[in-house]
Amino acid sequence: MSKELAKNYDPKQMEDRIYSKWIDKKYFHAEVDHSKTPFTIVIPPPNITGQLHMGHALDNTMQDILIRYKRMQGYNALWQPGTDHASIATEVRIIETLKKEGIDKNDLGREKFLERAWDWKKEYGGRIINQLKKMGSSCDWDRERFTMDEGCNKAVTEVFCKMHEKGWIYKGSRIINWCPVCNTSISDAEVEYEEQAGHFWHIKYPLVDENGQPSKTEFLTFATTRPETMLGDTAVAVNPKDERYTYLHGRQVWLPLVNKAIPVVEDDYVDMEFGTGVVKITPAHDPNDFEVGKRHNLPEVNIMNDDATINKNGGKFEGMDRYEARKAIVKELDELGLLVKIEDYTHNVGTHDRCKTTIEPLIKAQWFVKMDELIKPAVEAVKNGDIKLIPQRMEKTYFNWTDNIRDWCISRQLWWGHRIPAYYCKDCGEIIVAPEAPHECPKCKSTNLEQDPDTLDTWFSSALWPFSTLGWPEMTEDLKYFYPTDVLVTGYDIIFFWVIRMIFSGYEQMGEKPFKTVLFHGLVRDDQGRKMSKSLGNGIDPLEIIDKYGADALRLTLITGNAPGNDMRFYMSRVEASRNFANKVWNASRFIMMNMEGKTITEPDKDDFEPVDKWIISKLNDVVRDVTENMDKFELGIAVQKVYDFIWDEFCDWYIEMVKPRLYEADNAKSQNAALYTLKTVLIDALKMLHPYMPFVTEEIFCTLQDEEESIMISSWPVYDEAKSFKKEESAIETIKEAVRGIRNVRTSMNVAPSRKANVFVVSENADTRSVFTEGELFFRSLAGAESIAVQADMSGIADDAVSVVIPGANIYMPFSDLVDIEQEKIRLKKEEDRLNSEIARCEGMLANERFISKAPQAKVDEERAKLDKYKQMLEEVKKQIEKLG
RNA sequence: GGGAUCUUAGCUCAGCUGGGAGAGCAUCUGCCUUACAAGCAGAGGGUCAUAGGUUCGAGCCCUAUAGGUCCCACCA
Repeated sequence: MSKELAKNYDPKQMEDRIYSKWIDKKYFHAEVDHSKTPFTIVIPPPNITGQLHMGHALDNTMQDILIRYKRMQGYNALWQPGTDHASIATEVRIIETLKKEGIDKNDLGREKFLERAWDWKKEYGGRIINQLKKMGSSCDWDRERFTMDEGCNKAVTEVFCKMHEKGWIYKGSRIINWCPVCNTSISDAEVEYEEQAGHFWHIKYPLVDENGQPSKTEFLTFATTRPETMLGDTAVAVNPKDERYTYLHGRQVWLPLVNKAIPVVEDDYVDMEFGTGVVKITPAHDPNDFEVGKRHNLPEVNIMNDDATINKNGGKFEGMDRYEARKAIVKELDELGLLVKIEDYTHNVGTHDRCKTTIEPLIKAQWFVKMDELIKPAVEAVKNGDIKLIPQRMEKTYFNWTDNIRDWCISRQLWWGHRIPAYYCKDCGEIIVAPEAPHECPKCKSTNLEQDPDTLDTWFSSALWPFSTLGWPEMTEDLKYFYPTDVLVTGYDIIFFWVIRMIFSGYEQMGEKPFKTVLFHGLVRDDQGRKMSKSLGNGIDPLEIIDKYGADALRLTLITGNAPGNDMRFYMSRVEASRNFANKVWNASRFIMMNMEGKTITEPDKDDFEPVDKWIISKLNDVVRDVTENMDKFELGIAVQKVYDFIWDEFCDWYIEMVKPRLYEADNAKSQNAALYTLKTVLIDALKMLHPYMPFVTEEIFCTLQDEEESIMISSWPVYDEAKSFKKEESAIETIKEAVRGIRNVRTSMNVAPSRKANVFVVSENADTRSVFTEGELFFRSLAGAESIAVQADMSGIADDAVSVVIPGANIYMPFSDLVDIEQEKIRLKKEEDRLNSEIARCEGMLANERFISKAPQAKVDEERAKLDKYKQMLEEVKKQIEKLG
């Protein structure tokens, strides 16, 4: 073997090179293959405006781990990638850019604007993809899609037309959330409530007297937070049960400034306890008032333009901004003596999640998706476990939304997006919804047709993503084979926007769930627990981390010590720790390869293995079982922690050290071969388990270490094997470790230069078992399982002061000069005795309990029995030792 | 107002269906030792928020309280 690893671990030297190799070899590519079981993940498509941030890094690391794991297990693993056109986000960015050039969107015109948008897509759409590649993402790039590519467009049009035909997409005048800055309607999910300090204006309206004139003596007082909306008032409401206001039934009040009479209506919506029990009703500018208005057939007076200035219905206030008008109106009411008082008041105000502008409820003709029927299978699926949410508590959030769902406003007054396939006849007003533009109006045969200028909510196309990317509406082989997908990995923050909508779309269009499991992760915060954001400037660029520490270190950092759905903090020190681990693996591998140099390693006979070999093989076997189990339960952080502990603590710190003498001394070729063989095979399996987490470093080592396989990512995942389980050796070595640890403790406390573990030597097969005591009053501690352990003063030519610890079949020598002082040992033994006594009491208590015996699993009962025996035996030994000490 | 979630070592967090309190970092002690100082060997440090309850047994289950975070809804 001539290949060797560089002296220093340097991720920069290998990550790009290895990724190119994977691409060249087409390892990421998946094709329909009925001899294999598919495993599919669709990527949450990042925005084309996007830059890779820590959230993406976490999200994609999790997906890559799952995909690589399943691929190694022999599944036909497909990770379907792509990007999102991000309608409003992109449009806003383009408008900003235009502004810098001094260009107004409307002057440019729709067509030119869209050209710019496509240019933008070309320029920035690929950027984030390249960043994902830096992370090591094993997406099938041959299948990369875009939410506005031809296929997705077709899917969108198809769904729109189908649902319209079914009556589940309709156009209607409803009160919608309007963003005056972005100049578009937005859905309920896009509204973010924000606590704001405001005022509560107490105003009174005169009642209308019998002459139809405003009364000078009778007034009705109420309060409002938005006085400007009074221009659009069309009624005043009281609760019908409110006896204070019975006299008002059937009467009218005079709307000041506008100067007209409006009715008093009775409606249960009014809370008698709150305020004066009187509410002004503005159906065109408040969702609740809108409902009241519908119930009482009130006119809807819209007083606002799209930019939130007052329109002609506002009379002399026309042209004023909403806040200017507010001031002016308050002032005027005050002058008329109609302003009673002003209170400070904090209340929640709806804002647009993207630009933080206070939204304005307006009545507009918009397109909606009818939700009541559509949502039913989506609710059922989660209820009956057809779709699993991890962590399970997310179900509550899910149902909270589905139970209170309202129709989904899908039209946006934007240009960048899927244009609504609806056409209006300018002559007769007929609405035609069709995939292709019609030539003439089917009703009046006019050719004077115009397409709806609006586009669809960006989530409309994302909702179809799991099947549109696989070829839908064509029923392709891909679709039949890869759908439904297996896991969706995403943040809990888009459960409403995206997850739910994909679920109901999947059931409606495919008649089948879009995925079996949703794995949620939390937000990545900074080291002070704050959200990473541009405005705070506390964002950490994943690319910088990769540059400095490598993608492997970043991936490991993001995945450890964090549970599904929980937010995590990002610490530099943890990245360093991850990098150090990569370095550890690197160096251990280097050591093994150095020792393999020039030797032919063959599979040893069973008998050639030493107990230590069997111990590490058995230990690895256990880890394989546990890790696989954890991975299958999506416990990614727990799984990798076990691999980490195994490699560092067991393999490096113990096994390699214990095996060194056999490598250095050439007198027993068989034993040496067994050691090398074990080192190599255990390392390979450990690397395999680590590979989904740290793909680059494991690949580099794997390819240097062996020649049989060309890549670790297409090698097979280790499998638990009963034949590799050696419980006897496991417990023997664990006892030895305990003993050695004890010796080292003593040495340290005696201030004698401690030796490295490297000096624990396995030297011979059949040493004599002797007394636990050496000469005089000196002995080793922690040799509680003394049946199988003894100490002898055998120098064996290692060092003059060496003493060996012996167990049958695995003799370990300690070069050792320090011995224990009796007083210390007495204390220790006493403690040990107490501990054992209490353990024995606990075991006996449990075993005496009938409920435990009858209810606990048999294995557990047996385990307790075994423990009890072991503890009793240990106690005997301890007692003997105490006796001997006197 | 409704709901979720958290409170475990100095810090940040794991702890899976109840059965011997863990990791990383930090601290302290001793080490350049022929894979690794990005390292090695050790040590100290926790009434698992508080108060009850269920249980032979509770960090874990139940109730209440306190404090933190988040989501949803919103009364004009």
